[in-house]
Amino acid sequence: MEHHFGQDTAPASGSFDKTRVLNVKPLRTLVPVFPSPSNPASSSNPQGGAPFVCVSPSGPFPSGVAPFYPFFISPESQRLSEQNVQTPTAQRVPAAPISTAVPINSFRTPTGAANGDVGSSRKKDGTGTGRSKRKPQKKAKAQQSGGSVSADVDPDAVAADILKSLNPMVFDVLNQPEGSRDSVAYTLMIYEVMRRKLGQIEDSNRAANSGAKRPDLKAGAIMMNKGIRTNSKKRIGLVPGVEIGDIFYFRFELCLVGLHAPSMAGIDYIGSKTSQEEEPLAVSIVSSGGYEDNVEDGDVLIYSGQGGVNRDKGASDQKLERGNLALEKSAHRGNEVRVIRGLRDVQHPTGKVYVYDGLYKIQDSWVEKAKSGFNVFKYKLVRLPGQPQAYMIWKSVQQWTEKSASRTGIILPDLTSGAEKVPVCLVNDVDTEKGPAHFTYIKDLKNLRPAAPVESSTGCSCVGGCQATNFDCPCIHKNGGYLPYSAASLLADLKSVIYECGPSCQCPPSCRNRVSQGGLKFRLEVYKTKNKGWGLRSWDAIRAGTFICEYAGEVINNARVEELGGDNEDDYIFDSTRIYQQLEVFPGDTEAPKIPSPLYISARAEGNVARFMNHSCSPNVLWRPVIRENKNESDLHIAFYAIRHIPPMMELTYDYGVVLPLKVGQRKKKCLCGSVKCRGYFC
DNA sequence: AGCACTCAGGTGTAT
DNA sequence: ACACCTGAGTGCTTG
Repeated sequence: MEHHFGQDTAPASGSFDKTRVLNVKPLRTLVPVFPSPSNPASSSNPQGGAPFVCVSPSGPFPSGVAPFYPFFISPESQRLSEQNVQTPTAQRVPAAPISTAVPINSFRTPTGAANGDVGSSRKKDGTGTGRSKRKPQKKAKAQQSGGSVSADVDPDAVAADILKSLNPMVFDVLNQPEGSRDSVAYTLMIYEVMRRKLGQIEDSNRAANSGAKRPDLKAGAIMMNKGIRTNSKKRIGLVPGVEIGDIFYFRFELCLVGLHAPSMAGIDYIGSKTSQEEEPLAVSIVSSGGYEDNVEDGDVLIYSGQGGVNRDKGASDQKLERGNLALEKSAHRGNEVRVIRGLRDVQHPTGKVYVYDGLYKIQDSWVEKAKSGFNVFKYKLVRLPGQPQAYMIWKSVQQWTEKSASRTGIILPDLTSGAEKVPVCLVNDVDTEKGPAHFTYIKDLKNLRPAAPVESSTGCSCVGGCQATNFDCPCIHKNGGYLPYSAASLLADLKSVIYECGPSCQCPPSCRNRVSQGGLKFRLEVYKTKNKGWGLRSWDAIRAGTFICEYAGEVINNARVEELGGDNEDDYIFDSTRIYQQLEVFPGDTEAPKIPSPLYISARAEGNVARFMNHSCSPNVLWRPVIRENKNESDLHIAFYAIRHIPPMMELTYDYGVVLPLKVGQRKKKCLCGSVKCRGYFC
């Protein structure tokens, strides 16, 4: 069986406007700072001149407020990018100062009264329905209390803050009539930031019964309201910037990137008015399990029409109108229809994941009786040949899981020899190499050396686990007033340091603030890539913001680094002092990582899966320092988190960064990441 | 042509 | 169980 998994290329390749991406994002300084919980942003260094202060080419950045990370670019590179952009239309707005760039579309009501309050008008309760012009405002919003950190934060103010911090370049990209990989990435990223931030606020406000109950909807509404979206014009066929195999965790994400406009309905179509056509045509469908679809086959989908279900009136016959009519017309017309398949997410049993499975055509349609006894329209959609695998990858993984098919090329079923809770298999289906050079698998850091003492603390006393509503929890305080992780254990926003609970805390191991301590959760595999040696990927999809693993190995000092890096050319060193390039795709990445003192980890002789992660200039994983509370010693770890949603079997990569200046004997390595934004080398 | 209003359409999360 | 938000469609108003 041929495998097409892991093409060893970044997802980005191919469909790019290369003129657009020439500009290089600035490197970021990694200034070592001894964080003090009271003033974590301070860059004053009590140790005095650290030996490795690096200066960013685009700096100097003022200490304190870091530029909103993913978007800050230097004026130079911005100008560059503008020269290089081929502007297709004359109406492109010039780059404007941030404040004026923000509102793309009109705000309906700047006070925030309008957003979200409009809906749900059709309660069939008869009491004063429809008549009143203004719906009653549900939220008595109290946004004035300026002092406290987390109580009564107005969602719209939060959104405005986030938007204000974006680089105008982002809006420039979003304003392009055609979507691009960048515009899609930015849109999803902003949505992610907004959703997580609103969720975080809601979380800590739950007692006060305020905040957005559905952060996904709230964030979506704000985005729509302000026009932060891409590909807003409906189209038949492929959507620029969205690639087959891309995955989504919210219906609003599909909407915002132009893949499927309705926030709920499963059928999207171009109406007879909006297009020049005189009949409606279907453009995309979502098969999400709400109807009795047949999804057994990877290339054929039997899809049910919409309607016929009504909460109040019960089941009824479906009618040939709206989406159903559009599908019918499309069947005759033979136009391509995008298919998004919704699946239960194994990692989050409560949620769903949506897989963009590319283009299909409707081959047949008929009416049949559903289990309810009423008529339902059925449509047979057949996948167009020659498209990359998407849904099929999920099916394969499922088969491997159920053992109804076996993974080919397995060399070792578990290279951790049971050290991890989840087996990590070693696979080679490209050549005959029998495995990477010998090493010992360890889960943790060795020779953990006490880092600089932090403020004396005995840890928290949250016996039942830290709660977002507990404003007295010292661990929450250290993180700036919020738990760093969402209820779904996603990184809520990206701080320079993450303070987790540790040995001296009284909370249980299940505490929400111990996310990086739970070990591996995903079924990873170490596999032979086509041209980059061994790499790492996951059988499971990984949602943006999820903790993946830490970097295990032996903590070594600078002298040893030089020793190893010199002659021996140690490829397995994690070096926290490197400068790394701006990632342009991370939600809420407001601060660069800061480490109390330089940290070097060698994973050559001993290490975990992280040692197999290759470099990419367009990575899908990033690292953050995590400090675990441990009396007066800070227990420092390096944790890896997903930058974006990562589909199964896609290689996991992070940015190795660059060493400036190059150490003696160190040479640059040619980068093979294949990204259009490739720097050409890494260290 | 432009706007106000209604209604279909399910989803995500908590209980 | 519960709280929602967009877009199509319809009908009325206005230039």
